[in-house]
Amino acid sequence: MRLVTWNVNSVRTRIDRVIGFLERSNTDVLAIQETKCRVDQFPYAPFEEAGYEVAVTGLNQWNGVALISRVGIENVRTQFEGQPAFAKPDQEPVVEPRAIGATCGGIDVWSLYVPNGRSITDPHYAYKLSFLTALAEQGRSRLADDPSADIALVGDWNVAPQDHDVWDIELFQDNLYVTDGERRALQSVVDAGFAEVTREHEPDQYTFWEYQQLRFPRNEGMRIDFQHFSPSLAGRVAHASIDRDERKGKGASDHVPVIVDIED
DNA sequence: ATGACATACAATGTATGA
Repeated sequence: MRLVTWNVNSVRTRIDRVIGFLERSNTDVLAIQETKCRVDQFPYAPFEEAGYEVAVTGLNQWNGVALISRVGIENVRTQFEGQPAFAKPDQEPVVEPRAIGATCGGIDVWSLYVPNGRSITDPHYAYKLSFLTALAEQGRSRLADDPSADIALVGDWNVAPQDHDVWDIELFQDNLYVTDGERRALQSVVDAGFAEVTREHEPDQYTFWEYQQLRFPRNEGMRIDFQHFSPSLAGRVAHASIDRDERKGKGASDHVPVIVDIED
């Protein structure tokens, strides 16, 4: 089975590129992030015409995640247990649409969009850490209940775990994406039993390049999109790759697909 | 060329992102 995660930066603007990728990539399950639309605005028809089923969550123009599957999509959950809410000043806390899970081809697949954090002093930074640690806690609990569970936590993690995951670590020193706090929070997911499975097959590839300042042609990017698998599922990984070509040309997302092939 | 921010919503600018 081929499982792909991709921050598409608006599914409505990018629909032709997303369908084109699906049709040539032999993808079975596609987890997308930053769909940037409400559920009622989601372009279901092109996916269904291509032979896929769709599960979506989205409240407004921000965030939004979805699962696209041609191997079934059951037991859909639009947030994970313990997923933190965020409260804007003088407003009720909202559990933002940043996680959707479903059973696809026997695997519990989660499409995740970890909060960016904005800056280290912003309330969104603490929100980012709590999102990651709550996810780790929930994952740990799931594996305690069933150590052989097949669970895939995939998406845009907005953390660069290693120094070479950004193009110039000097420039990023003590900046968002590379702080000890963010790296520890992401590591808590790994420590809960979820190994990152793409790096060993693609050791030196970014997944994101800013639109500005010729970042892509200069290959000044970041590696922030990952797939974390439970132990039994990690043992079935045959290969992984990053489709750098998807960043090329007019109308590209700023992220590219991160692809994992899983043995049956 | 792989190429010089982009998106949504509202409005002719604002919020957000990485």
